[in-house]
Amino acid sequence: MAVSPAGKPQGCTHYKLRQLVREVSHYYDTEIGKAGLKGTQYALMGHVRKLGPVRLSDLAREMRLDASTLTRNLKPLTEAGWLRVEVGADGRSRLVTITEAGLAKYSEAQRYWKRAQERINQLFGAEQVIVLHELIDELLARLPQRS
Amino acid sequence: MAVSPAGKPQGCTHYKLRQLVREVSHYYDTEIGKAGLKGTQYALMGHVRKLGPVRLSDLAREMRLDASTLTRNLKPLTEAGWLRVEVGADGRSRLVTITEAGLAKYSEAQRYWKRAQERINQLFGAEQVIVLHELIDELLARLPQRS
DNA sequence: CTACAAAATTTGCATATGCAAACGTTAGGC
DNA sequence: GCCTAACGTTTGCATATGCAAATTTTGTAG
Repeated sequence: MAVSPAGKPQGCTHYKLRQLVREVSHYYDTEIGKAGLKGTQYALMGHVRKLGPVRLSDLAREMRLDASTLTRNLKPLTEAGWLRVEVGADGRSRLVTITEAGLAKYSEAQRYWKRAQERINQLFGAEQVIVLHELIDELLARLPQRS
Repeated sequence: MAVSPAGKPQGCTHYKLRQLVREVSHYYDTEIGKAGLKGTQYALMGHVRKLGPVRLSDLAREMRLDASTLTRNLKPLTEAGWLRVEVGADGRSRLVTITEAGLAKYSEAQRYWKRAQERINQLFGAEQVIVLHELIDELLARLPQRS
């Protein structure tokens, strides 16, 4: 087991994180891909499912994503009929909702997501995954909202 | 301080990691951008600098990147004259080297990188950053090489 | 009621990423 | 020496991501 000596962090946090996320993405994308979704699309649908009819900008803030990224990521999902985007009460805003077909697709993908998560738990050890999650939550909480 | 109860990990490792990496990237890209580089370009140049004339496929394995990604990421850097790609002894392979101009640009960017890293250390706490780095190294070590 | 500022989204541009297929080169078998 | 299999890189295709500028719609000051 590694110890944590007092001192300065070595190496680059940015690079290390990117390396890990690329590897981890692979497992999720491989599994969730069996349902015809990308990992990020699954996450997006999950958020829309939970947040119900939600304004684009609110969804962006919630997911810590740029609004323009969201606009584009929604496109293939609306075209597939899994999400719906409608004009809100305020004519400027758009409300995103998950459709019946979207719910079905999400449920299907959820089974594969579970397998990916279990594979990660197995590779990393459930204990370590818990530590990682808690650490990330803590770190994210320390970041100011940029929007 | 959060405790780590025995039990199953909650939430999605993939999504949490992506969220964090997006936020962290922001700080590095903002700083390193002042030198005219993206964070990923800085990391790439740093690897080429360290690994000297290196074959594309070896560099890809080292960085855990797909070779095709590397090919493309090299393009703007070679066009800027910071990296050079030449045919290797084996006519199939390509050797990547950093140029004089590249070394200068890297040194310049390094000052900004340092500021970004210090900002992250300050936001997260140096202790936590050390914990994060060690955790990532440990998790990466548990992943099989996919190439 | 009109002109202008503010808010919400979308578009244009650039990079990042991976997979599968194409391409060029090399090494072996015969 | 030639054909083929293997190797290393590049291309085509698709998504992911953010910033800055353009667009659309509101709201408000006069």
